[in-house]
Amino acid sequence: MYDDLKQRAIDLGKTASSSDIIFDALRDAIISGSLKAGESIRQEYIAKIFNVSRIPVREALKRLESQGLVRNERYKGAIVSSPNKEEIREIYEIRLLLEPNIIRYAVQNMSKGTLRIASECLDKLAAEQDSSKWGELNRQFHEALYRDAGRPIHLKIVNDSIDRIDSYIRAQLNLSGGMEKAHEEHMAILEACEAGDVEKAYELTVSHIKDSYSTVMTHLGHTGAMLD
Amino acid sequence: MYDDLKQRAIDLGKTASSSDIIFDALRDAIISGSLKAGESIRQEYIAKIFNVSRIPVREALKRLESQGLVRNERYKGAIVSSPNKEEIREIYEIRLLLEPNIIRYAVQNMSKGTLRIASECLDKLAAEQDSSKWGELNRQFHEALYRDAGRPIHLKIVNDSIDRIDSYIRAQLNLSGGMEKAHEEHMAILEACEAGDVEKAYELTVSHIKDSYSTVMTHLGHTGAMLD
DNA sequence: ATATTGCATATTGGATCCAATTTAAAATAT
DNA sequence: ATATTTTAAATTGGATCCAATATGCAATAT
Repeated sequence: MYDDLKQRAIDLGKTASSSDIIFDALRDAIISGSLKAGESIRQEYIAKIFNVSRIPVREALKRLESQGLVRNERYKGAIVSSPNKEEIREIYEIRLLLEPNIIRYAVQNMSKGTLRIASECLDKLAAEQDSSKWGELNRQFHEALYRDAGRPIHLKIVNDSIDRIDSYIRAQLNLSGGMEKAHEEHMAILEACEAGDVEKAYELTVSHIKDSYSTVMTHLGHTGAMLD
Repeated sequence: MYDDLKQRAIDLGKTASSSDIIFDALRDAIISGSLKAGESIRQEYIAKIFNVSRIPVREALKRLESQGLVRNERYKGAIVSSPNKEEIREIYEIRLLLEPNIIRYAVQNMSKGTLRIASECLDKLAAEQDSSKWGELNRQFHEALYRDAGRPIHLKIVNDSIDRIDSYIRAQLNLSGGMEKAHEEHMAILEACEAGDVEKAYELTVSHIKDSYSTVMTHLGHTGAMLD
């Protein structure tokens, strides 16, 4: 009895700490690009915004550092860090190793509900023009597709990896035809999932990631080698 | 000029913060097993040991959490966390995806110096019987082999992954013949590296990881499926 | 004028203190 | 005796204050 009250109590108990709230907010600010690479993050400034002391801000900055989103230098503070070309390549290499395998596991266990959620994401994506909202929907789409894989650790690595290159991905989407191309690839992947075609979903995911990489690198004026 | 003074100055500037020192110490304590899974870490207790306040301890705990080594629950504190069987499997899956590729890149760029360092590690390993020192040397060996791959992000993921299962690996080594078998595999991998045989090093690394997984799982009383 | 030194300000790292919450034991009721 | 409520101690989260370091500007020397 009192089940719903207990649930509310649990939810209340899980209210995030200041440090968690600030971590999320700073993370969003960085990946959305409102905090740009190289910019320094003043603890006092962030603390004033959230009406808190610098303590939870510092804890958030430490966590952001271990996620690779900022660089903390002692007595100098935190600087928003952005991967260079080698790091971007490495992140794409990692995505290329993990994500196709994730989708393979996912397709084998994909529920009707998941397919519906992914399909709804795709509908919204078709209508969306703003690249930053598009980016968020894009994440939701991939998370839906990957959910049934039952590989939370893989997912955390992939999500953290995407965080680090998100601003580049958004820039790439704004290129002519960027969103259209991604959208077509998404539809093809979803179709393969609906058909239960594991290997096709795998191959399409490989191509999707490789395409994203080459577009991002071209945008950065790089004309060198693609991913294996 | 002033070269040695400059080096000293750089070293001085890099003195670790209390938070960093405590992070390293707690991490070592966890992966060495002196802090056991499920044990709770009292901030005040750690702070007293290091003669500092609880502030740097808390920052260290936050970082340990984002590395998956502890679980922080609000107002309850930090608990040393250990992966369950599904998580162990997932971690091995990730290692199986990343490490063979790392060694592939590494062999293509491996220097004489690196081969010598790896060989020295192996010599020490041959003489070592204590599983916890063995574990540390084992790490050094793999880090040497992977160094020339030029894939620092891959390496961080792999090292963090190994941290999380380190206690299981050590337990596995203590099984009858555990160290001997691993040692033979290590020698074979090093030989392939010295011969510049990329694909052989790749395959041996795959087998090495699969063997480690099956031994660990057998030790946990699991008789189910091996890795793909 | 330029380079170097000294000083004031800004900023971060850490210590101490207080508030919020949990936990376990004591008190009370059934 | 058992279950519930009350209460006190332990513990964590956060605010405020102080110390350590960096940074920028003025003063000085060459």
